[in-house]
Amino acid sequence: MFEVFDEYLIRKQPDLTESDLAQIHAVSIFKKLRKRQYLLQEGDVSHHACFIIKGCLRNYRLSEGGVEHILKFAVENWWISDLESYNNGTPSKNNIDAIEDCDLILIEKQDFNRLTENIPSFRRFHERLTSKSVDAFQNRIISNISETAEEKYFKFISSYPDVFNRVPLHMIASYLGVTRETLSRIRINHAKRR
Amino acid sequence: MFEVFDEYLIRKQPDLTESDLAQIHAVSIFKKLRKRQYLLQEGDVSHHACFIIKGCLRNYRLSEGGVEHILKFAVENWWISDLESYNNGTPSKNNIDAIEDCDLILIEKQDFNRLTENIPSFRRFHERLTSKSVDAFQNRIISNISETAEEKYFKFISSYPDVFNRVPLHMIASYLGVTRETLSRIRINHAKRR
DNA sequence: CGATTCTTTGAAAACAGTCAATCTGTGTGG
DNA sequence: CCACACAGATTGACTGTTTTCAAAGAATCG
Repeated sequence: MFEVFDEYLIRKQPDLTESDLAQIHAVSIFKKLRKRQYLLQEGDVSHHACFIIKGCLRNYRLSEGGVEHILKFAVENWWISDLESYNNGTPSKNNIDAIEDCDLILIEKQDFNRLTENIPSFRRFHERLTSKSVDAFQNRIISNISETAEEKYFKFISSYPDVFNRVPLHMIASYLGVTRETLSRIRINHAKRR
Repeated sequence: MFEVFDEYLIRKQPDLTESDLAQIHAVSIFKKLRKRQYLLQEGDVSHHACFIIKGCLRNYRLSEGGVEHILKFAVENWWISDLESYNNGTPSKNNIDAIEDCDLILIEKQDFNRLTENIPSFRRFHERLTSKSVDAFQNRIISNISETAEEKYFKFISSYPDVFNRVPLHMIASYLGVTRETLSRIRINHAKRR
């Protein structure tokens, strides 16, 4: 049950001991999610950190017109949650749902905080995770404001080939901030030009 | 010298004691920056956290063509640094320079880390700061991929009136990801329509 | 005043969005 | 196994927005 999770934790933070892992296991909750099921819906408060053993999910927001705007994809060995709701205890503005059938590990916020307090290596792990996530956000913002749609698309597929191969194109369009028609034409024009 | 900083710290984290403040003062370095001077240049490694007592700065990246893309503005009572370089010790891809004459407080990374280790309230303060910053990044990404240029502009001036009033328009255009000509026309069309 | 920075303007071209239709592949129920 | 529904991808015609380039007006500062 814990193979993938343990392998991930040890790879990211090699100084975690067996006893540390046991503490982490003790508060881990398994959860399965079928394709299209929600992990979190707009208005809910996020009470859990969520690690992905298997599957693929997305975090997206609905605009007034009901259009989906995807903030984030996540696959195996990633975490997904709505950070704003989780950190502040406020109702989420976003939805998280499964793009494929998923196996997940949930950890309650209180338990997670206790882990970071009691296990210094786990705290360092978490700090590094947070700072990587900030780096990724910053680079995405630069990309958003400085690149053409075509540049964003090819950067995306080379940065996240594992996501690209598993996710419908219209969702990638939504992530990049263009319509699916525009993305379709970008691909075709690019293929023609070479 | 420390009035603004202390007032800020106590407001954000009321349980900081006099002795905590004294520890923070002990590692604080004052620095003045004239308009247009750099705090950090592309290729430098960021070794300091930087709090702004007075003035206004920006963090921006140059694209191949030499176009500036502004990641962030910061004014009094904000922090500014290049997080990617500061966290990872890698050369920065960005520049930080002063838009106005500035009074700053710098804290060396090692000293800053010691403060978070030795002062639990300061650690909590820092964690909250980080999570607020993540929230802001997420909301900016949603805004980037889902709003029109006009919506982004009016949201910006209502969210950051203090920045809007002090910063040239072409920099706001750069922050929003449109050309200065487009932003100029957005303003004019909006004024006409009402 | 002269130099620099900032903002606006105009015209053309490139780009992206909308709407409606079609095409493709997948999977489910009869 | 077939028919059908459904999700996904593409296409065309059209409209609207944004960029580009070049130029000219304001505003600011030494």
